[in-house]
Amino acid sequence: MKEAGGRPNIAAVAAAAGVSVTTVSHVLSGRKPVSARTKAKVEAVIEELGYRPNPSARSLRTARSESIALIVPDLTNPFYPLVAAGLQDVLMSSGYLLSVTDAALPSRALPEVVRHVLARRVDGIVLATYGATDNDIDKIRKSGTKLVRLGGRFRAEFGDIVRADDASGVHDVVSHLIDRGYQRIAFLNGEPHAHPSQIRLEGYERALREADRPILPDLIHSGTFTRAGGAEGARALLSRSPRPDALVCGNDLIAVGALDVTRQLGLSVPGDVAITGYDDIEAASLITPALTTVLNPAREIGRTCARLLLDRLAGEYDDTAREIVLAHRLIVRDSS
Amino acid sequence: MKEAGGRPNIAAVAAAAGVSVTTVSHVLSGRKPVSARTKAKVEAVIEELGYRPNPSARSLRTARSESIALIVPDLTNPFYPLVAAGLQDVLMSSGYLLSVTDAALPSRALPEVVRHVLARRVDGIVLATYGATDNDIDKIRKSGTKLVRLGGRFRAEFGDIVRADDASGVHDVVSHLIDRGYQRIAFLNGEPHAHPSQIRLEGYERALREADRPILPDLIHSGTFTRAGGAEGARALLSRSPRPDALVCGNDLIAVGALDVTRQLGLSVPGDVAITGYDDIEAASLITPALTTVLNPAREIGRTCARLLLDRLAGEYDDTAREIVLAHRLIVRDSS
DNA sequence: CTGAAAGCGCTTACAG
DNA sequence: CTGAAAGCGCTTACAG
Repeated sequence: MKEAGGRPNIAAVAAAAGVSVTTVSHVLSGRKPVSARTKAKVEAVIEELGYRPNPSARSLRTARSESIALIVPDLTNPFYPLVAAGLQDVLMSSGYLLSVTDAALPSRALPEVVRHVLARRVDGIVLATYGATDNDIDKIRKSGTKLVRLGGRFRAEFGDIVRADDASGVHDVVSHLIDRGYQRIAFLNGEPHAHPSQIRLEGYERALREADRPILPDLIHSGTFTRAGGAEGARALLSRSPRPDALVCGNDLIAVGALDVTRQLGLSVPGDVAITGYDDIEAASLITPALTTVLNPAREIGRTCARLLLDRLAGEYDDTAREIVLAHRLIVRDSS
Repeated sequence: MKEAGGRPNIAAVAAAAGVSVTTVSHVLSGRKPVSARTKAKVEAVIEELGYRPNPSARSLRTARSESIALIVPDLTNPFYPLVAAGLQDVLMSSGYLLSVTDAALPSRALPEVVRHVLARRVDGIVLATYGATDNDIDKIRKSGTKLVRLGGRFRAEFGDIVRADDASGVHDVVSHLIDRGYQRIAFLNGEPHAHPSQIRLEGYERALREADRPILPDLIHSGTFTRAGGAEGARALLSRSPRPDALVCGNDLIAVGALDVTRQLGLSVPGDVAITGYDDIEAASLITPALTTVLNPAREIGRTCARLLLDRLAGEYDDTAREIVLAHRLIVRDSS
């Protein structure tokens, strides 16, 4: 009735309490009436034996794993650990386990990561990677696993989305630069086909249009959402002539790379050229000059994702897809 | 034989292939001889049906969950996401799932987190938090869960350890400051009872002793391993008179907080006071002045932890505890 | 090389 | 309010 010298199982508890395993299970779940006396007795035995239900057995029966997977493009980007922390904030108290997978490493293609995670039969997935294709999303949806995405195109068949209003965020940065009198405002973006890139580009173009400024393809550069990508792009843009007097960067990492280049080139920021970021990672306030950027509420995004997932898992919401847009905030510092 | 409209189980595969479930299982595990012809047939059916073994059923039978938990004190400290990425580097290819839990939040006490993780019956735990008590460690060890710690006192009963040589790291920083002619070198530490604090303090004291310098309790301050802790400690230390001319900080976050304070106080770094960090997080090279620090090989630490765990889980190593010390490297930048 | 059968530890109709 | 029994989907001696 008890694993040899190991952990007690539900039968051991039942035996010690003089009841059936059914009754112990009812006490555990609280879903069926149990007399106060029996309940107390069972709980005492559970405490005494240090009994914990075996999660595999439970999962096998209920077809629920009580775990959620977060898939991120790059753990090295501090935005994503914050999202993870936000998920934990709400997940932990519900007993869910959070697994985190970095899909960025060479040889770790997203479809493979998705397969890996689905094979583990997690109950829900938070897909935080802009590299996801319709195919990846389709595979998750067809498996029946609940899905929340961090951004991406909103479509009923693709499930819930939580995102910040990136287009407006970039719009606000560009308007701010226009207000300050910058004339040749360039845009240094991340992966060109990634959805956040496209949406941030929209914000850039909208702000220029509103100010009756021309949109010059020559002043738009796409690369990757990394420091290296920023450096490379900044070198390209700053060699245009006439030189841009402001670089609006797709995220803070890109801006950091751009700052590296201005330093190498001996350009003063914001004197010769203004530089702005996006996300407001901690480094944004640490570097010199401190970076003008847009606060992307990573932790709150994580919390919201968890809530949406739990809603659906608990069956409290089972309707059409929802898109939740969280407010951004322009943060003006010294680089503009 | 098949879940209604759902995923195929091993019986469905067996039926479609015209063999027994035992044989399918043997093909899956590769641990028993199966004829080439049968094997090919079974594999074809698996492919066709898109069969994936149910991990809960497998775990229930084998008493193995194929998952590893990482417990960190603060996901916001970029050191830990890097450790997580290193773990993934080696874990993913072995089919293990990595869960990450932040034990730092208010109301998320470590004993509770440990209980939560043990209740999930993970196969191994990487305990990356300096807040662990002997009691926490004991509980993990007694549960039979494999454990690797990131630092801490090395004791046979407490299992494997992977760490950088922190004492030597701080020693090297202090020696470097002495070489540069700094006279009143203060130490701004993290949580006083945490093991990394103690060991880093040792390095500080050893370097002073070697240089025949006095160790002045007045110049040693303990707080927390955070930016806020650094600010508070720097305010205290910089108000001593005579004022210290160098602040050796227990980690980079503390150093960042100290830099905040020097800026407020109008002190020049390294002119009035040198400041050094520990870890070499990305921000260390971004801030101004760029931080002199010690490279703590986080990602490699993560990889090494994973290897030790897998060794033990595979039964390839089942002997006394091992302590693996990875080399650090002094990185001199502009703050000293 | 192949298969019948037991059993891992739960939950959940179902019966009383 | 309580319990006997089936069954979730695997793996693993054991027998042949």
